[in-house]
Amino acid sequence: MRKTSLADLPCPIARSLDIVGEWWTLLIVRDALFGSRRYEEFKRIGMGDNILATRLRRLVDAQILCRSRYQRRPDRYEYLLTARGRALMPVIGALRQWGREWTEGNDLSPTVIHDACGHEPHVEVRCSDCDREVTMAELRPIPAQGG
Amino acid sequence: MRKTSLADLPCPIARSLDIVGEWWTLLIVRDALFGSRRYEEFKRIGMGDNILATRLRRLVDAQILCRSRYQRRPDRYEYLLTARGRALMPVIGALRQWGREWTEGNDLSPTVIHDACGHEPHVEVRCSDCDREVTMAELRPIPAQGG
DNA sequence: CAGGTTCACTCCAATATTGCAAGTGACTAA
DNA sequence: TTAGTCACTTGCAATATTGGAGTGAACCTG
Repeated sequence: MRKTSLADLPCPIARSLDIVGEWWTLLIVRDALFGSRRYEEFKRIGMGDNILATRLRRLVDAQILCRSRYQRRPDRYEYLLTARGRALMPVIGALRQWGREWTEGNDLSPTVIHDACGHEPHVEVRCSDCDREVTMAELRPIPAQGG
Repeated sequence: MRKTSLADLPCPIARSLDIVGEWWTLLIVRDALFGSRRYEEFKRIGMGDNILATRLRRLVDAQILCRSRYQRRPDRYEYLLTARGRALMPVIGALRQWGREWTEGNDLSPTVIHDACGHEPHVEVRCSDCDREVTMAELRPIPAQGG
């Protein structure tokens, strides 16, 4: 009776959530994307030590983060995002935009900027074919392809 | 000792996750975006009845879904996405793209198409100022604005 | 050099959530 | 009459989360 694994489902959304869909996990990814590296930095998010330690272990196992020594005597480690982890930026960006538009409260969290021009980027849905931005009303569901 | 609420944090990402960050919830949103409406349809996702019923109730309370009667004697209800719920498409799209690129397995899930041209859209990070697509390497974290 | 502090954890007990199975109630179809 | 559908509810055991205390190595303070 373990918590149901979504890892083997034939759906990339489910497989993503199997890795980053547990409580607290995407907030760790958020902070990593916004510059946090050390255990003590991630602790400020607000979860207990045991949760943080197990989440970090899972994220390292899943190759979202990698554990790297930054000091000897005593050995201390920090957690750096891998390419796989950095690729989660659109997920975090989409959640941030949704929260800004549809929830109440302020936004004291850090952010990222486009290095070249210094401005904040946004996430958008764009048609791969006609290359125009697509609104939610222009989207039409099509039936399952077999499962 | 309830599960910690993220609803009151000064971060839109945390507030979003408070609403849709529980286990199974985004898979319900996925199916709703891809056309599911009825309890029995959502049940195929694979969760138990008690979980499904409580998740649907939470999503209705959060105004992601609305419960609408589609039959009398006996009264039966279906769950329809609100505008607030439809606005979660970029989150689902970003998770899907990440899962396609970074996890192994096939994709038998349904999809959506751009109604005007019939092609599948994608999610991208684009600079609000210079209006170019931004790669993960071009993003730079900047420090917290106060909390 | 005793005592306190930092950092990155581990361990424990109480409570909450999840998983699974079975049951319910209002019908309809055979 | 019996079975089936649909949208749930209830109960119990297994697992996860919470919050706090403890650990160990090394530094810093007087």
